[in-house]
Amino acid sequence: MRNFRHPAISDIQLESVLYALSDPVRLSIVRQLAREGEATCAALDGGRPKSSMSHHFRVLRECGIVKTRNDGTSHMNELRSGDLNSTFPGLLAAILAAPK
Amino acid sequence: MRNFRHPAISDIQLESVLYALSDPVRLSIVRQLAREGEATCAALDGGRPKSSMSHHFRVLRECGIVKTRNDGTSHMNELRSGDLNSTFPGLLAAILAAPK
DNA sequence: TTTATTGTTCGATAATATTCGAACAATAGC
DNA sequence: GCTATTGTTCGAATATTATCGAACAATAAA
Repeated sequence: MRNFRHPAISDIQLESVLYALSDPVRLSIVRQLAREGEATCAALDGGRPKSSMSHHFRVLRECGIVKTRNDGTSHMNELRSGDLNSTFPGLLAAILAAPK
Repeated sequence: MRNFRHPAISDIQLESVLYALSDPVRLSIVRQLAREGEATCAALDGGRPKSSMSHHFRVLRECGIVKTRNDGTSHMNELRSGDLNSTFPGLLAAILAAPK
């Protein structure tokens, strides 16, 4: 429950990012993070089981969309907006601007 | 082999579009269409079986990315760039601009 | 009408993902 | 140390997708 795999900027793949964001649960996590800046896993589950959410956080992490850090017993998540924007300029903004 | 389902602009869903583009084969189809304007299915297969390609064209069609029309025995495909851009401004451009 | 060309549809198989309970791990606080 | 809290990992069931051969459909051309 400590060392997370975060890809380097150069390893972020467009296909993986698009795939991760094609899931409604993950997309809503990303939208909420964009609004709130950062949030714990608990603050981002919608009453869903922890194990399901943990899976979605892993997908978001391992494709380079989210960065997770330890904060006591909880995990704080934030978007890697800068990294994403430097790799795919305008992509995140376009997705976040899309009608919900 | 005649009537294709093309969603109306208002029915184009972000998640479906992202999912469709998260596949390498489909993404490369879209890139080629962006370069060449339009192309038949045959011009877009990379030596892959027709039935596989037909599946991918269907996914691209049914999520609103590609418009297919009959042209003799062949099918001509083109991007619905205008429709996509009016629904998700900047999204297609950002994806096409991404490093390959 | 026969034949060739271009794709679609069907059906089966294999590969991947999603979901979630249960067990486990890490930290905080008493 | 003991307990509560937060999330991860494991494992299994279910669902979804991708792949592709074979059969079919539509048009064109001989």
